[in-house]
Amino acid sequence: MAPKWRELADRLAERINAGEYKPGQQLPHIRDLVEAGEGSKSTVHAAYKALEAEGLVTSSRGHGTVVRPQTPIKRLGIERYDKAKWRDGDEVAFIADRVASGKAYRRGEQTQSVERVAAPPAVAAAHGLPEGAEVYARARLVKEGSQPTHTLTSYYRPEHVEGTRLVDPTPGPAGRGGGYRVLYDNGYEIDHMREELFARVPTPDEVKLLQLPPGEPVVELRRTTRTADGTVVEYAIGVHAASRFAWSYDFKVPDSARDEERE
Amino acid sequence: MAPKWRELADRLAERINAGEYKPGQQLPHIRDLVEAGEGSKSTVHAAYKALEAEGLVTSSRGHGTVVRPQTPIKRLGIERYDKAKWRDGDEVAFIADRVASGKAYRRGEQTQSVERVAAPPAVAAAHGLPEGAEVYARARLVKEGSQPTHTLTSYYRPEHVEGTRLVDPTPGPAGRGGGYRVLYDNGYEIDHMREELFARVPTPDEVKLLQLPPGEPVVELRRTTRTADGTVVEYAIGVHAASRFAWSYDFKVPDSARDEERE
DNA sequence: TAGTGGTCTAGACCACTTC
DNA sequence: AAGTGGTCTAGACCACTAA
Repeated sequence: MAPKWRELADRLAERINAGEYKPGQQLPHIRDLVEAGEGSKSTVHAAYKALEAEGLVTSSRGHGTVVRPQTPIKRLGIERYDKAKWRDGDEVAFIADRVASGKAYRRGEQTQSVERVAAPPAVAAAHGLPEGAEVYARARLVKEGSQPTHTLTSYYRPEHVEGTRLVDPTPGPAGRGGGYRVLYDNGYEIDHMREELFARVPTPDEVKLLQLPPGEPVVELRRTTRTADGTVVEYAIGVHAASRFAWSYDFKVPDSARDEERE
Repeated sequence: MAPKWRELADRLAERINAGEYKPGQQLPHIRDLVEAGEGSKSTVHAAYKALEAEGLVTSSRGHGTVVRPQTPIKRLGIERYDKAKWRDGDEVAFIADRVASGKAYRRGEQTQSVERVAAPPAVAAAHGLPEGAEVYARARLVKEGSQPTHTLTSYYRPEHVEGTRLVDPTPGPAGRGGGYRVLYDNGYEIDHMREELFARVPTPDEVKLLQLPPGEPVVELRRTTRTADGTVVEYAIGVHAASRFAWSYDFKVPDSARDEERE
């Protein structure tokens, strides 16, 4: 038999999914459910904690427990990297990560820091550097309004960015066109990319930094960006609040028996 | 100040990450920590539950609490759809989902059921059908050994698959070459695809079906497969245990100012 | 049978918000 | 001050595993 708290949680979840409790609406107070014979305070609390971990509700002291309203999902396709946007346009930076939402950039929606660090193993491997070699790490925390949505840390080889705006630790965007424009102006035009993604539970640090509600997973994205000759000019690691994003990729079905060498 | 159970959990997490407790190794028993003055049984239990939700440990009655060994990750790239594999080869089915692991197919590693159902909204939209139209749903539960790794449900338009092996509800794979081979033999050669992915917390049903450890997220993948003329021949929804997979996509940086029409 | 983690209670007290 | 959820305790008892 399922535990008492699990049964209570399932009953409440059912009523939430049935629309009986609407997003933003209050659920019964813990003490009321105790009085209604659903169990002791700890038992009811356990049920609410489970619902919270399942992403259905949010509890807060003083306020109560409300049904979690679902945030609109931002769909990320490769068109966000369109050269026209950062090469020819006048758009401010972070286009790649923000243009999909159709929202304009606002000051304060991103913090940035640039540091020279010893390359972590994955970074060194991507750039073809010995472990511990020095690279520039440009870390951003991107927000939507006051709510953080993801972090993004780009790693560059010093010889690719030394002396550019990218390593000038001025707060704010990297300027017109963003990071790829800076690389372009410096003689490195990006040409092809690889994105690798996987989901996992956030670390406690990430929970704090991204202000994640309990139970929300993160998606980690690792992006390798190369020039036409195959040189890696950027390796970036992003950590995204899972409930805010979806990724989309279009491709042709490969045919190794007939394809010519890919360019 | 952080709660007592959080502090205990953080201390233990630190020791796990430092390698002081190795994967598979037992953590101190709850009662021992109670005796050591870490708090009451409930408090220590709360700490262990947090560690479990964070994916660090696994607790089980009678056994104890051990550091969770990390399962090897299967990397999924688009080469798993290579036409040569299912068109020319002799490989058994499910290649697309299994070949990446380098492991051979074994009987009993997949269950299958085929049903004629009313199309759910997303399915109807993908196939360009009115909502509630009938489609074939071919549902698989894929396992690695005895452990389920993901579900995959493909939806087909009846006129594309009627009379083929695909809708023959024989248990086991769809036969030599799998589903795409059947469509190919029936005159529908797949040509291009779209994959959309996002992560979320599993439903209680999915936890049971996939035997997910507490706190493990899932990645939902929605795949639209088209023939060269753009006809959708398959729309599939997969639910993957997050800790077992990573997805990888290679693409050229788009350039809307210069690209010709894409083929 | 002994030992493990899991559930549950009753009640005290804490942290935070609103009035 | 009153009301919310969150923490913590001490102890009883349950479910499961191993010897």
